[in-house]
Amino acid sequence: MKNISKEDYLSAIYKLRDEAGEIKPNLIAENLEISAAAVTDMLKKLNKDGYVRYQKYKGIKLTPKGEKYAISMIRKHRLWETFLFETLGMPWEKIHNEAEKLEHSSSDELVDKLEEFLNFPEFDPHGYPIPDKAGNIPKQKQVIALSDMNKNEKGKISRISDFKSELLVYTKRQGLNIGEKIFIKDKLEFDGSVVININNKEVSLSKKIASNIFIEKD
Amino acid sequence: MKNISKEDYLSAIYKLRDEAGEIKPNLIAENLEISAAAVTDMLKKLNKDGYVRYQKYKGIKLTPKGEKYAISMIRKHRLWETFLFETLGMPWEKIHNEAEKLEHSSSDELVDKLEEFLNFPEFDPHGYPIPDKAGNIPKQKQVIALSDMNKNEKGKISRISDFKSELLVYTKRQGLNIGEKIFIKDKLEFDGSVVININNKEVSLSKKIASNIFIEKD
DNA sequence: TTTAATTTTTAAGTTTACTTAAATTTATAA
DNA sequence: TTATAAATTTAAGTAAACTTAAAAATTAAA
Repeated sequence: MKNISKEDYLSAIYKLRDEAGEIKPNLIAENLEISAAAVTDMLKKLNKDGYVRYQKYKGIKLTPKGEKYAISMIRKHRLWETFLFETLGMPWEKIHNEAEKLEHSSSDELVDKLEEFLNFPEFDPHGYPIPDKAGNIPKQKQVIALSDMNKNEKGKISRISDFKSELLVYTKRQGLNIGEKIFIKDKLEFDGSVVININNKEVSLSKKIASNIFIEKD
Repeated sequence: MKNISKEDYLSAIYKLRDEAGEIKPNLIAENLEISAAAVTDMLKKLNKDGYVRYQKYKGIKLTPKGEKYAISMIRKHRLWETFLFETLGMPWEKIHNEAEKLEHSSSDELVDKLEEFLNFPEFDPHGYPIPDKAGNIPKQKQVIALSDMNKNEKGKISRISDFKSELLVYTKRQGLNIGEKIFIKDKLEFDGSVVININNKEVSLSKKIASNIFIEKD
């Protein structure tokens, strides 16, 4: 058994709405690596407990209570990531999984102290905004997936998806770091892959990879 | 359900042997606040998995594998306590429970980095020694429970049991801090309570409380 | 040393969060 | 529009870690 908690479901739902734009049982199941049936079960409970509004076959929506909960988990996650990376110097591709565990094991009081110690950071090491104590999320400049940009456009890397450590290892090896300036040299219609210039180097990225890198356009 | 893990059982067993001097199912149950029947169940499993040597009605003993595991959990616990107290400034009576959760959610790699960040502390805020990476435990000067000392003896406080936050709040309010010098002014035969001098103040402590305060004798 | 009290174990049952397989509903395509 | 495919839900069952109550073993006391 995987024993995934209420918190994980709520975070997953929040992130799906935020990043994929839609919330479906199958997507939740995929995200949490459990069966769709398990998701149905839990949705019923979350509905009963007032964390989501759920009508079978129809829709899934976080209630204010559920959203508050989700944001507080995301806050914990991103603060821990920041601590692990900035303070302890852990490798950037490992902090996501480690923070995933810590976020369930720390009180609000602890996390507030941690935030203070870190001097109230606004973004985590992968470029995600960190909600403050009240749940407000720092505004990020308009960002767009690298895969949605066109030839000759330019900008700088502001976020890289953190859910697959393999991706983070890869992007790091290619020199794709947060803050780095990029220029789109070419985009192949054939498979959607892009060729970019970064640090005077030319790097080619598949569409899938490019869709996980977010750019702040000039 | 409380869902206590293998780790908790092993730590509890280790500490019982270390502090109470004997390991009995009932003591484990009391420590973890679960039924004795649950303990029997788990002992069978720990035996099967090679963490303890267990013969029913007869005895419970950690195997080297179990001991190694327990020490690693204790190391995590005490390093987290040190971090929470020293680095984040959390109240001293709260860090035990918080560390209790964190210890299950951190990899060895993380804890090694944490230890380095904390500059390899040897004792935690309650005066317990912190095992190093290899499992070696810093030698503490000979300590004795305050309840076992006699009139006119003196020494300094080197450890206070951390399992009841109520006790920690109490001792702190009485000015009983690690490192403080004490002198036993009187000991009542009636109920075993002791009267001590600390910081030019006179404090009276019940036998039960005194048995949780450990002194390094002069 | 026999009885009584205590401790430990066994037995039976509960809860939670899953699983797979079958049934149902919704979406897509001929 | 109807058939087929895909997504979702229901049903039935499992595993882990508990619970209480009863039974068995050990320890303490008369």
